[in-house]
Amino acid sequence: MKKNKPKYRQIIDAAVIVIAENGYHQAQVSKIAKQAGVADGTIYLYFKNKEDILISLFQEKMGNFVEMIEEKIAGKETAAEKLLMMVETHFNILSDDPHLAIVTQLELRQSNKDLRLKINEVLKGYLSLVEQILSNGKESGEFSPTLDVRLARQMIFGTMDETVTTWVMNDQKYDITELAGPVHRLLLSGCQKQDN
Amino acid sequence: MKKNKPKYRQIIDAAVIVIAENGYHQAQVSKIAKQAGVADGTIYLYFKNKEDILISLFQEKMGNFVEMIEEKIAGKETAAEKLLMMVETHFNILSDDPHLAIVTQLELRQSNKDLRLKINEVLKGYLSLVEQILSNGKESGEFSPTLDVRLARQMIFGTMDETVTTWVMNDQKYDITELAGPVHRLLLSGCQKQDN
Amino acid sequence: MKKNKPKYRQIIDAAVIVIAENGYHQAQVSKIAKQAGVADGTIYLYFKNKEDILISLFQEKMGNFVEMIEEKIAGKETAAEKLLMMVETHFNILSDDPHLAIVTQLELRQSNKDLRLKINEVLKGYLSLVEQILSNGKESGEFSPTLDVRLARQMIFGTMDETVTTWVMNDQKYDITELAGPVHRLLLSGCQKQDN
Amino acid sequence: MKKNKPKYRQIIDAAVIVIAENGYHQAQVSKIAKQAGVADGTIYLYFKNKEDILISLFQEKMGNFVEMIEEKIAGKETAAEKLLMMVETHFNILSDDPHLAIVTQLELRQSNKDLRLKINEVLKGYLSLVEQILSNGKESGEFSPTLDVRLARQMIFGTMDETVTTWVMNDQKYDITELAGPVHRLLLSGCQKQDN
DNA sequence: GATGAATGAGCCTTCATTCAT
DNA sequence: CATGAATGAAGGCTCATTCAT
Repeated sequence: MKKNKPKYRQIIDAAVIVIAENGYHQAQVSKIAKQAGVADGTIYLYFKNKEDILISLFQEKMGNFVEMIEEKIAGKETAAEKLLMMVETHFNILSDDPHLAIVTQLELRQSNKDLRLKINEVLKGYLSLVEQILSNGKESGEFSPTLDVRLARQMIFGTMDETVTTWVMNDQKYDITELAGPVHRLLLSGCQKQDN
Repeated sequence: MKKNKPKYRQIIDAAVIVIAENGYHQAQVSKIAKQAGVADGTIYLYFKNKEDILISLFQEKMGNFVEMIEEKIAGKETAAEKLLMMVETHFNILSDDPHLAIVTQLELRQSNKDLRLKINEVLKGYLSLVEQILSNGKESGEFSPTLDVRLARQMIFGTMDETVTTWVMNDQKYDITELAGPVHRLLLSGCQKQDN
Repeated sequence: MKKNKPKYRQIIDAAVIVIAENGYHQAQVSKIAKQAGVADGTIYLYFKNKEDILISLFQEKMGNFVEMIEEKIAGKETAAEKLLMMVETHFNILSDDPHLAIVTQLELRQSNKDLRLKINEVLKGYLSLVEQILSNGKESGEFSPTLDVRLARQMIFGTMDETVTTWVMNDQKYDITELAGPVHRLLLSGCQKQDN
Repeated sequence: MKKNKPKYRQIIDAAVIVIAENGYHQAQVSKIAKQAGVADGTIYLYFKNKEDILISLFQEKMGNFVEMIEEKIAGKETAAEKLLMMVETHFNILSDDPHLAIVTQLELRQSNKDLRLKINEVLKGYLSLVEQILSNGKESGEFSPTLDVRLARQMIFGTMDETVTTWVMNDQKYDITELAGPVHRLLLSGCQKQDN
């Protein structure tokens, strides 16, 4: 399995750095290879083509993303607690890896439609997780029984995404982790009382 | 003023169509010129370069956007009504112009960082409008006095944006205008009750 | 029509020279462009891709080839005379254009199967001409009534081709036009007396 | 001597199959190694480089070719009989090994000039054999005393080559061995009566 | 003002060959 | 002897922009 060989991660990590520092359109394969400390051709022993690097990058980092959040919320009782943990983890991960934040929020969105469709495939896992928390909350009575799960999921994901993108666009110059609480409260009240 | 000459709008309208139908990366200047019925070189009599077409496109269409919303909410009393009108108008405009929806939600996001920074400049007018409604609501007592206007604005814009993007990604196959009411209620409860 | 513009022929003529002097695999597009005195990109205003240059080259030069032979044999009475004129013209044309001889006999044969199939399409016109002369000769009684036209055509074309290739491989250091008579006599006796 | 080791022939036979099935330009060293059941690097223990594989391939198969024909014509009295046996054997060998026919008639001709010059070195043995038969025929009075041996050799080789190539290009869908007789008669009459 | 032919910089990918094991 | 992971040079093609007419 190529994914377990050290050079696989080495190249993906190099890609994150190069894209973050140079931008998507200036991230030539040769630049990624140099950053990874391998020859250009070596890239193609681990990835089918340049697009495959980017898809794999997203899968590795976001697969990881979903896993980490799942672990974190496992011990939580209420949907509200799970939601808080999710927002916190989401913000923490991207706050801890400024390069990754730039790549996911800005650079990777410049990719063509095909790549973005594949990225969306990966995102589906995350969106499902959000909807699951919302459904749990409805069942337990924490959230309004009339809550539209799909819309609420779009609100939650849209709000987190917009919050992170604004932070990245402002050169990450404030502490986004401090926004987790306030954002959580905002989202929570939206879910709890949508119909009074 | 070049902006008042017929070919100026002709080229911008052609750009919307070409980008929507071919995608950002397949929207060559020559294709836009052909669609607009002018020679390639003529483009450069009205726009500094290709990026300038896209910035102007966004300015024209989103300036229009902000104006229309301002007109619509002018007669509304409460912040809640203004918010509803804004969501409705936002959804209506994009619902009425499928090409524009594709361009703003998907294609234009593939542009490079510089272009997106300029697009954000244009968006600031819209974001200010949202923040103004929120401030009005706080002053009138409709919204919680502790509401973080900046965060709430990110929630509102992020939710609307995510909702429209999801709709476009699903090939606009359902009626997004019907979602204005539910989305409005969701956002409203977030603003009203964030601190209970 | 692009084919009538001066740069079309200019590029084809440049291709013949570059391929003859550098070999098929060393005939880069940039080298052809330089020889033609145009920019690399200009090539692609006249040809779809590199392969298209080579196909067009062959079509132009061999179309010309067939036309010239047709003109020459038009006034000839007997099949024998036509055959002689054909061999003479075939040898003369390639003798007059040493670069073209190298390209057709050696370099263009290194192309891939697809290109060669298209080259063969062009050659069919020539092969038909040979078969037509043979059929005329059978009808007039000059050639044996049992002559297998297809085989005889292969003999004629194979012999001429082999003769020219040998001459090119020997660096064109003897006069191939002097071989037209002897080759003609050789081929003629093959056609006249195949069954005695 | 490396040539006597089993892997030497193993690699050459693999090369014939790979080139015939994939074409000259798709016959990568790694593909040949895989077909031969050895590692890529092993190739270079038996051959200096890729070109050396192809030259050796031609030497082995065509050396064999000449030997077989020499054996076959050894017992024949007249030049006409020898010529017939040669054409028959030539056609039979290639008819019996469809892969080899594709490689010699189509694929190997795509090689560069250097390789083809070396291939011609190998072919000289065959061409000498043809000329020897022709000289014998002149001495015995079977062939015209004025026959140009060099030209006649080009006719004979050119005709056989063109006949086989046409057969391969037509996907070997007819029986080429049946053409040996007719081709022989055609060539023979060319040699016997070239000056009447 | 309008044209459109011409420009030319820039990059992903392949694959023959090497060499540490 | 044998392996196969790693190397790195090399080129066809696109398209935003210019400028002579």
